[in-house]
Amino acid sequence: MKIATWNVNSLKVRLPHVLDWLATSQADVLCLQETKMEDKVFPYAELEAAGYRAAHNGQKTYNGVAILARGVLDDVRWDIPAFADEQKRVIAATVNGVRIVCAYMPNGQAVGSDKYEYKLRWLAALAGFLREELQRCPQLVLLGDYNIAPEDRDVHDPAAWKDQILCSEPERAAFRQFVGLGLADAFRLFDQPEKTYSWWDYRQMGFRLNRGLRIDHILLSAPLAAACRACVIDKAPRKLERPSDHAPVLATLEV
DNA sequence: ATGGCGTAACCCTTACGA
Repeated sequence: MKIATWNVNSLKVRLPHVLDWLATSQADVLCLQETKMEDKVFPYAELEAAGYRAAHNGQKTYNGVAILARGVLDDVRWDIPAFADEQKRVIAATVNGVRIVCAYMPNGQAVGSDKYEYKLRWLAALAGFLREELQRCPQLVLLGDYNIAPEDRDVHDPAAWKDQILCSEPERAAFRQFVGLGLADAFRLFDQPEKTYSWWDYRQMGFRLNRGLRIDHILLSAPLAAACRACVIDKAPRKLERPSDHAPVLATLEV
């Protein structure tokens, strides 16, 4: 079973890239973030034609998350229960016995800002939700755009980013809280090339100069970590015309 | 301190992202 995550920065713009990537990657599950569309315009028919069913939690202009799957999506849940939030950032479903939790975690804008406080509250609420989901579903994967670079080696210039948004210690502590729930960073289960990132700024030739951050992650519960055979970041779509600023992350599980 | 680039919308100026 191949499971992937990709922040597409508008599914309307990126649908051709998504369809191409599904065909080449042969992913069984693809979680999307920043669809930036309402449910009523979600491209269910185009995805169905490509062999994928979908569950979407969307809104106009901002946010929006979806799970695409070759199989049936069971027990779909939207948002974080017991956390009042206008922003559509979470969707969960069970596919082939695996609980998929797809998240677009808040950006936070700047350390100390209102959006930063919202980010930390949001991350704490998600951790509470996951604790419950893990009790129900031992085979669980939390994947998406975390907007957190967990360690300095996930940052092209750690000195410049030190204590900045995406890299601050409270954000990294929130990431470690997910790990503390029993989740493992799939990417770090394997030897990886140095300076591998999942996001590059559109500006100032960020991608060509590999000025990136690794902020998109796949976290696996213990049974799935034991079944994980590979995890890679695919830079190919970032090289296309009109790319998303994020690259997809793909994990291969023997389940 | 700002803008750089890309996307969307109350669409040609502004908000937001990371």
